[in-house]
Amino acid sequence: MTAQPFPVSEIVASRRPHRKDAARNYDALLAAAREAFAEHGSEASLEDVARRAGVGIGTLYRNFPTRRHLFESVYAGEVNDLCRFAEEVTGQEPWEALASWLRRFVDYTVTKRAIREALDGESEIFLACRESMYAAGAPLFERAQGAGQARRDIAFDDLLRMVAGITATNFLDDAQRDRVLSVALDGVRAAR
Amino acid sequence: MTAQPFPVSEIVASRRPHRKDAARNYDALLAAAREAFAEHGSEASLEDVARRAGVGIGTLYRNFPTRRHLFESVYAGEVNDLCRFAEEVTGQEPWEALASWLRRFVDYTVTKRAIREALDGESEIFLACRESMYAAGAPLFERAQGAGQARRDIAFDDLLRMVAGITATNFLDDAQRDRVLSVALDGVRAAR
DNA sequence: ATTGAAACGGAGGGTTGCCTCCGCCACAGT
DNA sequence: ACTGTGGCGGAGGCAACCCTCCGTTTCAAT
Repeated sequence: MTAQPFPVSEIVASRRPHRKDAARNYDALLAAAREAFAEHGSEASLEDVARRAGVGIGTLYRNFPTRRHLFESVYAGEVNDLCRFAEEVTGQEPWEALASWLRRFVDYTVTKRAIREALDGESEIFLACRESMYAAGAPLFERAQGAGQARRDIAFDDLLRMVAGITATNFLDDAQRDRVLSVALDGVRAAR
Repeated sequence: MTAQPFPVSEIVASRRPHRKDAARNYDALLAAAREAFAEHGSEASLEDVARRAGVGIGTLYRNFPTRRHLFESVYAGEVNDLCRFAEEVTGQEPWEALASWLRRFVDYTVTKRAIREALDGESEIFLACRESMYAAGAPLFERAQGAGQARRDIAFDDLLRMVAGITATNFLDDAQRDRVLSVALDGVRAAR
């Protein structure tokens, strides 16, 4: 077992089938599931997912034996992207890097809806996702703290849940969501 | 049409039946619905609500012809309490009054879960609730702004949604929720 | 081109929830 | 106490969804 920085992608990608038609269906299912979960939460209808993907219900169950498998696959994919994004912000100033990364949540519709449940999920994959997100984000937070730009009396977990809560909420438009996120992040900045 | 400060209670209370057994069932249904909605969101099973209330499904539908009627009744009740609470905090300092009122959200499990949907709902009752909440809360916010204790570059609606998002999120415990809420509210305080 | 292995789709049986309808029962007014 | 009006509960028809199973189709290796 080699130490992977973000082991999540390995777990998930290994299940992608080899045959051409099968791989196409697998991708279509993931895309359809992402859509459906974003719209209806993790309780979305699996038959609806299959319909959206233009695929028989049997095909869905062959690729993802349970709802949990499907959900975790979608979720893990987004978490993985998010983790990789952390590498792209290391060039920025400490506070800016942290803020950029946190704002990235907003782009992940499934994660938004799921994060509240997932932060408490106890399956192997959810735990791996959590670990990955911490591995990716906590250093950014600590760097900002070290630079005197983020307050020291809260934990990274507090911060993550705060942002998750805000991004999971409906706003009038994206501008409002952004405004509110900025306000909340101002509360995280070190008092001057 | 007399101008009511909080017209919501009128709309809802008027539907309570007069006969003793009927009134008891009505109350039991509301209590059971509050519980069920808090647990499973506004999609909770109505048959489950009837079961919890120890009442036949027919009785539920007689009192609340649609799921929406039931949900709105529960929601309106909590909003109404919240509005009345605003009167109790007027003795406090401007910022403290606002903060106390906002923290009151945390106690309303249904409101918490529903607020995201309800803030965009367009039924008569949802609109009335929104109006009531604004009538109750906005003065507290404006008073804090007037006293130089709250920043002026955000709207009351922004604030409400921010708090709603945070309180609707799962936290490890109440202490964490409170901590996070404090951080976010620090962002609302006027910069010194 | 052939062919066997693998993937495909959807029929179908079971479950759960929605809502209506109606025979029975309890309350409140006399 | 009597009575009839209104409330009561839940059976039952309908729809959506879950998941399994299997006859048919498609792929890709030879």
